[in-house]
Amino acid sequence: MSENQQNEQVQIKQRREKLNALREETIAFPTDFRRDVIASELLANYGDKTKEELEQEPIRVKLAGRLMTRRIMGKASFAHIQDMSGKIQLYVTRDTLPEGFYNSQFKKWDIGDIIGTEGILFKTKVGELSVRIDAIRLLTKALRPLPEKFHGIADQEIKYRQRYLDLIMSEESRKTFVIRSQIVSYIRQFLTERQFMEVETPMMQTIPGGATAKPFETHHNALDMGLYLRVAPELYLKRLVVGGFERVFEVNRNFRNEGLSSRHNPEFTMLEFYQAYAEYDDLMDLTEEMLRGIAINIYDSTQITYQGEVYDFGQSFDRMTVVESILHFNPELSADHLATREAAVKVAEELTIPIKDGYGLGKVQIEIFEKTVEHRLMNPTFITAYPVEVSPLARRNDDDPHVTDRFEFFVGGREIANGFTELNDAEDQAARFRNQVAEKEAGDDEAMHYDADYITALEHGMPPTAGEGIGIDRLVMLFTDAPSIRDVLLFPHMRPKT
RNA sequence: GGGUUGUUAGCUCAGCUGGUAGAGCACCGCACUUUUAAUGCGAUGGUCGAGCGUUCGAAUCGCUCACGACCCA
Repeated sequence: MSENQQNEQVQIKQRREKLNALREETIAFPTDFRRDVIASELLANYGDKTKEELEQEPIRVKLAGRLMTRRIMGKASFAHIQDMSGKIQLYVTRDTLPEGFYNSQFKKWDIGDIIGTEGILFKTKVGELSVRIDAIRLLTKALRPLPEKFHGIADQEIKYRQRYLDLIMSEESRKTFVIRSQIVSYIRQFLTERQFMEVETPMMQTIPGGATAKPFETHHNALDMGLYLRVAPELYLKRLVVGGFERVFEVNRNFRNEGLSSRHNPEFTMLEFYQAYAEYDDLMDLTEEMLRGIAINIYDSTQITYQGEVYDFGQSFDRMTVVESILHFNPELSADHLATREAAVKVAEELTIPIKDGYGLGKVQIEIFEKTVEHRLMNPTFITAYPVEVSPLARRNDDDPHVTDRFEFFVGGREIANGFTELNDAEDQAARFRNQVAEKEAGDDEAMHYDADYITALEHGMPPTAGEGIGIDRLVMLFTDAPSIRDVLLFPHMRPKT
């Protein structure tokens, strides 16, 4: 403790001394201040008024916020405070405050302190809407200095580890998370308007299902049983469809025990929704409509720019099958090259894709797709007809039993959504689970478990249903022009600091 | 996991082929009643990410480790 104090930097020491002095003479952390307006409201309502208009009819305002800048010029000072909506300038003079307050109090406050203040709106010489202060109080003393005001925080690590500092300092960063919030509420509204009901299903599951991914394991002490953090809510949402909630959705966290990258965080947010009496192409239409709506809602335009490329959600999106897309991006290949396992393996080997013995034709095709197509799908595109063996929960296509009625949606070379007509044939589903279990036993630790309870639910009859998952983080990246998933997560996973 | 690269004052950075550390902002003092990266003058502040090694001497060279960033798998 005393060692800590000794090691404290000079600036923190100075601020601590100021706080101690404050404690001596008054309540150091008062809570009774109330504001009557925020900065953005003032700028919106009075920003266009002239100097004269503001003088004619004086407008009195009470504001609170963090002191961000201060320019002391003898007996008068300019300062900016920042609240949740933005910044506004204060004009503070010695002679409008109580005797001695300006020199003995105001000038001793620090950048970063939180203050409450009151005064009259006016315009400065250069026309900036400001508040002429006649009452001002320190509400919260900040003991640590803020980052340098001009460059801000350049160290990405600090932006992530101390997100509160990033939010204080970076308008852009605040905007990213505001847009994230707007996207999620737009989606909620979009689905609710279409008779979807929002539900919450277990995050801790006895059998982790709904996706092929490695789960996190945990333990329930009282019941002395292992539990998994969910990798997807899918099987629970479909149980609800069996139960008669014919349109449901959930926006919530999934957990996957995999590596970290600019596109992966161990916990991430997924929208899943299920609509009875619909097929996968109904959901493709719905997805187009939703993305178009988000773009218009946020940017008032169907065009968005991501990392220098413009994407247009205004026109209907391209649609092609997995095989068509491989042929499209590999013009040297013909359909025959992908028609048999033997031929496809040869193609994969030429592409230096590692192929395991257990892979069937479909899996080999998907490996080729991921290597040669995925990252090139720039414009909004639906890819359809995914092989059965990589789609254990999707309905088999009636004309081609090797593929499913499934799509994935790509934009900017990234997978954003995955949807399909649900497999509601309990016997087919049981067989698919058995295949997954065989793959698990053969060493694939991402393969699914056999979920007998889910099969029982299907045996009670699930209406024909289509379902879809949309990765919210990646969607937000797209709409905020963020290069890394960490930029759209308030608190991305970081290695513990040593 | 591999490659490239970074870690120096509270923040943003400079510091050459090795000779014991520098700027701007912040902070402190003085001046200043329309500034907005305010300004002018002055002062304070660093076991140079950690450890080991080479050397008379290491922020600088080498090795190991920690934590990041970017690219690849």
